[in-house]
Amino acid sequence: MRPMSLPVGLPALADSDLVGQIARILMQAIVQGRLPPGSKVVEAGVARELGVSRAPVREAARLLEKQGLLVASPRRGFFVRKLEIRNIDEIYDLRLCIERHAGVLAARNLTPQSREVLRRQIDVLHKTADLDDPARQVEEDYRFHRLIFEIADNRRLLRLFDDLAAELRMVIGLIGRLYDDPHEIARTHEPLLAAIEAGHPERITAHVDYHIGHAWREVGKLVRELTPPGGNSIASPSGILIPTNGVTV
Amino acid sequence: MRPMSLPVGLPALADSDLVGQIARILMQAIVQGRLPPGSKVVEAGVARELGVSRAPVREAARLLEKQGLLVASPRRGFFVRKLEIRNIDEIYDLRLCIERHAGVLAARNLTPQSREVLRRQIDVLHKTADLDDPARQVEEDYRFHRLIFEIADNRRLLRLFDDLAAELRMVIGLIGRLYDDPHEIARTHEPLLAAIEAGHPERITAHVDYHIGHAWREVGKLVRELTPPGGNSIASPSGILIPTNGVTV
DNA sequence: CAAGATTAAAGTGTCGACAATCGACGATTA
DNA sequence: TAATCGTCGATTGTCGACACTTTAATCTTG
Repeated sequence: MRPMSLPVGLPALADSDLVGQIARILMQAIVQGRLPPGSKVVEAGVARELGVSRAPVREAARLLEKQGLLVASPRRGFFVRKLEIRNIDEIYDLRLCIERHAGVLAARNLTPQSREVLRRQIDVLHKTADLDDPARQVEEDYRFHRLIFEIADNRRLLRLFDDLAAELRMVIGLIGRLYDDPHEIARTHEPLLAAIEAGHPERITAHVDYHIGHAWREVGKLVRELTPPGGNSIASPSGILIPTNGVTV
Repeated sequence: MRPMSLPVGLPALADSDLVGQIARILMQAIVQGRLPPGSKVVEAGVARELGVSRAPVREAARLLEKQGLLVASPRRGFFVRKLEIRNIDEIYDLRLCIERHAGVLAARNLTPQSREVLRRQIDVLHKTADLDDPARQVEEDYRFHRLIFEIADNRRLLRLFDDLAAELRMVIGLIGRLYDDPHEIARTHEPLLAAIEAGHPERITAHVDYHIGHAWREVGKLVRELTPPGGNSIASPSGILIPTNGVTV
């Protein structure tokens, strides 16, 4: 028998993907608030609770670290990232930056097909708005924006968006409620799509600025409400390696 | 009197950072071409050769994966990332995107002090140009751009730049020669700084576009020269795996 | 002789264990 | 009393081992 060529509609091999499962479980626990920001994630504890060894737990933690949900402190362990206002601002600032870029690229690559896909996703947004399911609404919102990145056709950029989205999902999850009226959210996507269809870079960036900036302000407001004044975070190390054993600066 | 703990000139505790050391060693091997793109990195082999166990090697590999030098394929191991033209283009495209943004932010935050730091780094670039030390030249070049990101004062953005720089360093290392005249490189930084000092977003982005775009084209040209026509990649970098001909040298 | 089946080797995923290290608590001292 | 130093428990860093999967080599068989 042939090795059976690639199953294209990937059925999610999640059966034997232990670290993936653990990562998902941890992520759930974080966004559901069972692991509050700043709390320590003890490898052995998680391992015992899940009936596995520490190795996969460790790898899962590293995965979540890459996504920004955890921060690692050498010899101290993993901690759930605290959401400072500063982090929120930095994330949204970066998102603004890449979303502008993606918008312009998407406009350049836009085909009738991809245009139709975007339009349909806006319909989905409108439909979802009636469901009173905030999590679903947020998810569909991200899906729209992700489509723009897919059309932009830069995998590196798409990966970055996914990372940012994971962090923002944590933020949203912790806030616990939607940051705006769902119908309003759905509506604000339309001028953005229109700008992309028109293909004028300035209009695109302007609309992205408006759209993302709005979410930024709303989320910032809510986070500021929820954050106790003495909130302090654990610094992310950002230890990046430089080849020629040069100093990191 | 305050306790005054921290000794100011702290000498980097990195002594017992085993995974960091291993990561550096592997990175060296990669950029020096001893581990050619596409080759397999066998955990046990590296571990035996370095006299350590597989665990820290694994972690080091994950670190390098995060930086994009390795790609992981479940149950198959780590491979040195192949540099396709497409990857180069995507990386430079993203770099262009964030470097514009950082430039504008830096201009907004610019102080006489930070301005002076940038100016001094350009001097360093000129001095280094005489040394005939390509690696050093590249390093000082990155340092200049990194300074811009530091001044921009968005840690998330800075981290992203470091990641991209690590990938680009690999590219440069593999190309083996500098992509341009060192003096020319030093000179082209001056109008960029001038634009930042002037603080006009349009001028900044224009100069960034010119500056980065130049490097982009040069690197692209060299990579295209060096790449055999049948170059194929092993996996897309985001954890989603696309099995292809797993050439292991 | 080539294509498929079979077997052997190599290598990753996971495990449990041990030593080194960190943080907290309490004893000691000025 | 307050600060410093040691001690102890908890937790990470690292190790070697084993099972299962993948890859390579060998053997059938038409």
